[in-house]
Amino acid sequence: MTDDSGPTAKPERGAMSGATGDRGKGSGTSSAPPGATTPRRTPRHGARKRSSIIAGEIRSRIITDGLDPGDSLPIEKLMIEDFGASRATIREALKELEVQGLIRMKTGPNGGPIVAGSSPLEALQAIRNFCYFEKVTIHDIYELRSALEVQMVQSAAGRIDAATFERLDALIEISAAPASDEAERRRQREAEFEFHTVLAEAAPNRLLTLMIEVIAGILVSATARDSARHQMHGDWSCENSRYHADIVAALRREDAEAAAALMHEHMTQAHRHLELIYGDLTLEDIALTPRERD
Amino acid sequence: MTDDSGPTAKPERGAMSGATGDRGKGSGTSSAPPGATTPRRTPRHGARKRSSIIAGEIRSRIITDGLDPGDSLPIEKLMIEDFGASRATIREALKELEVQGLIRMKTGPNGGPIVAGSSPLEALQAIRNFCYFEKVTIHDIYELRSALEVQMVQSAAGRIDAATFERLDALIEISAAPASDEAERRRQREAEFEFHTVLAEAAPNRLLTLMIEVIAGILVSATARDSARHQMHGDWSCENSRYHADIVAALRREDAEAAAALMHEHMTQAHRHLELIYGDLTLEDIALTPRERD
DNA sequence: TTTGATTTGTTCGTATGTATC
DNA sequence: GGATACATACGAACAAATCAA
Repeated sequence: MTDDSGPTAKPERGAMSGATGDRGKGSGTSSAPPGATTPRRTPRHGARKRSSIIAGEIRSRIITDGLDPGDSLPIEKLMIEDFGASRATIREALKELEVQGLIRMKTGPNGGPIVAGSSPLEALQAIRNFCYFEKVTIHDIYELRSALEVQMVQSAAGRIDAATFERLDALIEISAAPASDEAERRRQREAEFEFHTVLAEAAPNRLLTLMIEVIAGILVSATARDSARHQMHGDWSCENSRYHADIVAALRREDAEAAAALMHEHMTQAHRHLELIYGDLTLEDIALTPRERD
Repeated sequence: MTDDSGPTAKPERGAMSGATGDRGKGSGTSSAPPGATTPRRTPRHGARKRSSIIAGEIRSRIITDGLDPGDSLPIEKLMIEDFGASRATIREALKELEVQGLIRMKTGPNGGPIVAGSSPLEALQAIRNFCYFEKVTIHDIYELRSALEVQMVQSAAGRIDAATFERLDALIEISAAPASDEAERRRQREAEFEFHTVLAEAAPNRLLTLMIEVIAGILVSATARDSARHQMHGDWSCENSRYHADIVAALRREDAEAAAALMHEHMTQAHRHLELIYGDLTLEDIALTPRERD
């Protein structure tokens, strides 16, 4: 798949741009390990961690080479030669980029590090951490969420295709039906959030979509535990689905202002409801669920 | 306050909560001689990477123990025993948490991993990555920025103390004065952005503050290169500082609505101006500056 | 100021599971 | 199924940074 020397001018496997490497290994420390001549690099003092420097270098190369998601990067062995660092150091640099969501590691032949597409997971994690330390409350989240959702619905108006409308209708139907057991009620809550993320996907502003998904992610993990516990959720769920239906109706006739007003009202109601349940509780006890990736 | 049970309920160095550890490896104490059978853990097929699992475990312990920034975590050696993993694996787990900004490593006696306070840098980096891959435009950013800043100024109204007002006045004065050389013009641009971040700091919503700082960070790195190049910036800067002065005046008389309206107008103007310069240019060539940490 | 202890940072070598061919 | 290529994991050791005596 990757081995095409055709018109694609992209630097394939292992090429990348500058092969700096080999940084002044001259001053090798005299103390040689038992393995005889091991030309140990001098991890110069004063600098940042070597792994971070290398990570930054790899990052720069990804950008300057204009690599797209799915493209392969040089395998570990080549990087060891290029940078003149040990395997562990290279692996740490790769780990940094992996945690940042820039690359993914793939085992087996033709494996190695590959450029990962953008994913909101890293931003979600970072903002979750922030919420944990900064004692963010339900009020704070909804203040932000309201602003984002209102802007989003205005931006999405007139840009929603038929398929998306159908998905929205289906989600409304799920959350509108009366829930009998807890599992079903939980599914309803999920559908309510999914309504907002599906709507956000329709907006052309990817940054806005990201923010809304992050906020939704924080809220679901915050309310997941007792999403089905409270009896209030029954009435509330009904109210929610009515708002959702009204918003979709406004969007169908491409009335951005009405949709925005409804969304604002919807957020205000949801804010009031959740504050009734949780009060001024900070999210410090809910953030940072382990959450497996991918 | 999650900690009950007496005065100093915080688990000091190395205590943490559950000492699960010791999975399998019954003969742990008998340090295996170099040539002996290494009781290798089975990295089971379906499972995730061991380092990520351990990282999640450490993360959970930080939360359940209610650790605050500055608190110490067990040193590597203890973790090796607790988790029954090799040093490289432990270090990879620690690296993951470090990249996520949750911990910092400290060398020397009394060193080890310590809980790092919340920092917007990780969120900034994650969102920058996202912008790089998703081809976010100036329009997208300003759509979001406008919503955030308007909400922020409403939230900050009536909560600004005298010292903050003075700082804001000083920043306005800097950007209002006519710029002679490029360096000065660059300083003006910085002051303009700083106006918004200082204002955001006054808002009680930390999450909103974070978002605004992240957006500002993306914009400065996007416009830093040619912030002083364009002649237009002269007039524009003048207009900006007038808006800033008007907003501050509205905030002084605690007129949230007027301040919000002015901010909205300000954002619209800024949006128009930048789009005039950059057009529909995506940010993919500006994001991801290496940026050294701390 | 120097010395020594503690802990992370870096390196080597090696073994094993896993995915592709 | 076997061979190959690759990441994942283990262990031991030295280097550098930091702090305390």
